[in-house]
Amino acid sequence: MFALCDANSMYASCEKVFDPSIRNKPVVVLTNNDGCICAACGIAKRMGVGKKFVPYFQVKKELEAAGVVIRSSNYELYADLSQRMMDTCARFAPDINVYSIDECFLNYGKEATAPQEGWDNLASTIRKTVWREVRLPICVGIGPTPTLAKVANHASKNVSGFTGVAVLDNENTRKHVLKQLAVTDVWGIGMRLGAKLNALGIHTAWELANRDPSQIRKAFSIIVENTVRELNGEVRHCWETVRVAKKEIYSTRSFGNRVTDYDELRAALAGHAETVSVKLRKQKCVTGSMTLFATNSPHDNGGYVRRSFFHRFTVPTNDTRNILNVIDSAMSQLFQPGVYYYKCGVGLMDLHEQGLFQYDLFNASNDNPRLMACMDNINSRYGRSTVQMAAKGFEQRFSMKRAFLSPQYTTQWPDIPKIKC
DNA sequence: TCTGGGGTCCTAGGACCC
DNA sequence: TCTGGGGTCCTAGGACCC
Repeated sequence: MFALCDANSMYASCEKVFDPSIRNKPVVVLTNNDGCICAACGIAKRMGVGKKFVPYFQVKKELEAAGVVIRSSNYELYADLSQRMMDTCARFAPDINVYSIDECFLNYGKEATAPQEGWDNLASTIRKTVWREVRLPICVGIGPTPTLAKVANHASKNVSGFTGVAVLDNENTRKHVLKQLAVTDVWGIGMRLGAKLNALGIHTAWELANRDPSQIRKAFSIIVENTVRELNGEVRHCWETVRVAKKEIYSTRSFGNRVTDYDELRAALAGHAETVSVKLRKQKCVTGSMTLFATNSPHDNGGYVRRSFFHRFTVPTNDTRNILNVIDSAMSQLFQPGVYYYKCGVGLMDLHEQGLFQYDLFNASNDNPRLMACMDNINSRYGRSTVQMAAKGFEQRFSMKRAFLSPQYTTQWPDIPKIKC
């Protein structure tokens, strides 16, 4: 059995933890650069405002009129509260898989028999404990496959009769819940696939579950076939222990203000190069190729400009210095005077497990793993960018817009809440 | 005044080579 | 003179997730 624990409106809920004055108000959180809405609390949702990924400027007046509290994304706060939530959840299972900042899977093993108190009570206990210890509201869904745990979690929030927990441990409940679930609410089925499935007369999760998996594979892909099998209780996701290594690693950001300066674009790319290098080493991999890109906004006048630069390393590397060295040759391709750059990024592809790659006799690696490990250790102990490459620059000229940022209550000394006696 | 998220995987199709 | 198959690598864009 698997459990999926998922925080309700994570970002909006985090904003309420240390600020009692907004607990009973509608709260909406914006994405990077205050660009779009990315989370809305229950109160805001019930008022019908805060639709996900709508550009903020388009609904600004409406939100103001409704008295909605606006917050910029405070990732430092969310990441810390997420860690606390995961620590608490982890105590309730032999194995945990943190799937995203606001959800984790708990794995109870293949032959899991119901715990003494029963699955329902276990789910309730997890939920109450996270509320008591972290003050985050979560929902818990339990089922025999990860996809069914996701279904149960969805049901715990949306199907009448469930209040925050749902367990799919028998045929009747499975059928009852799948029949009420739209096919597009199934994990892995988005808008596009949903439309195609609708055209085939498949509207509910139940109808999808009852299709022949091999037919579905022919019409769609192995991914949809696996979804059908998981809906029927056959485990296809293999996350028994650790998450599979990523095949590509990216870091991209839009700028707070448009960038037209050569040095600024270069520094931004250096920052992304450093970010992906750190992620690469965390995954214990080396990279064989790298892509860099810079674009203006497709919404700006004067046509879309997208420039990209591809580089293949003669010797696979995970040394930040080798990865940074590519930027100067890339810049001559990417930078064009007069373009108002809106976004740039760096991606690493062709990843190999460190140590498994066969090096060429004539192309020895010039990586310095001890130096990199030293930098990584200092930064993980004393905070990001305690030591960094100079190429990234020390002024945050292109830092993102965060006009409605709350304090970093748990990660910055000056921001720690004070209690007046 | 202007404003439009970020990450990963997959694949069709173009470019290039032999 | 003109034409042609098949493989690899890269790019752009689609699709999905949160």
